[in-house]
Amino acid sequence: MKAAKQKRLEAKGWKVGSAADFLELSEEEAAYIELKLKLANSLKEVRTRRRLTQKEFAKRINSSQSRVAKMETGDRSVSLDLLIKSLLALGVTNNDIGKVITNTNQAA
Amino acid sequence: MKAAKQKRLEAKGWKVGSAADFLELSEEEAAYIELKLKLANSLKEVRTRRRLTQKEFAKRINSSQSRVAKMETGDRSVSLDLLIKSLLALGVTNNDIGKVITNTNQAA
DNA sequence: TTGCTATATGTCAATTCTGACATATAATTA
DNA sequence: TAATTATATGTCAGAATTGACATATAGCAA
Repeated sequence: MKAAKQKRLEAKGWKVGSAADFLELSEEEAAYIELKLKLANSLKEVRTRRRLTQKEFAKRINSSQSRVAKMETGDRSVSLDLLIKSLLALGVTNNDIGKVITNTNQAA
Repeated sequence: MKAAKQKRLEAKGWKVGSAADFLELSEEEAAYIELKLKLANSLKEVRTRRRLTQKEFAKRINSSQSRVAKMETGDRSVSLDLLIKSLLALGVTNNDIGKVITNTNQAA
């Protein structure tokens, strides 16, 4: 199970330093990270579909290119709040956000 | 539409002062508040189903009774992060959280 | 009523997040 | 190759959130 867990978390910005560190990840923490990465990936997908650069999108939401980049990589410094508000700013509905979070994912 | 919108937002902690204030709520802001209230209500429902008091639950997540109360009323001072982490702490899965957020709501 | 338990509200110092900036690293085009 | 554009990463001051505390309110039993 540990291996599968690690695999799920190998996305950028979430590599863990040591094996010990990794093994200390609780199911709860893993679920949180997984959720964040789902939203992060969704944000990138929607933004690119809208043919916006990170810079353009950042301006639209009164943020900066660097923060948008951090959002899309699921950086530790970005909150679910910021990710969700950004998705809403792109016109994604709550319904779609729910679908993104749900395992049976097929929406934006 | 404005009336329906207001109705959706009349939950405690989100009453708006003046009509003007209310009318300035964008669709995006309304969606954000709606999402927060869904998570807040879900948290209360799951906690009570587990037969935990706010105080007991607070201890479990290293928080305080007052903050749990604020979570469950969707207070402005609580983030989606805190709500979602709390749901995860109660054993709610990402899948269920997605269902809560989705309109077709039937899960915890 | 009183007493007891649960929940809600106001405040604040400490922690965490955010936008902004510099800069680094792709990716693309000429 | 260099030049250009897009994205990623590190840092930090200012802003927002957090746990904790005091206290208020609600519900309920005696």
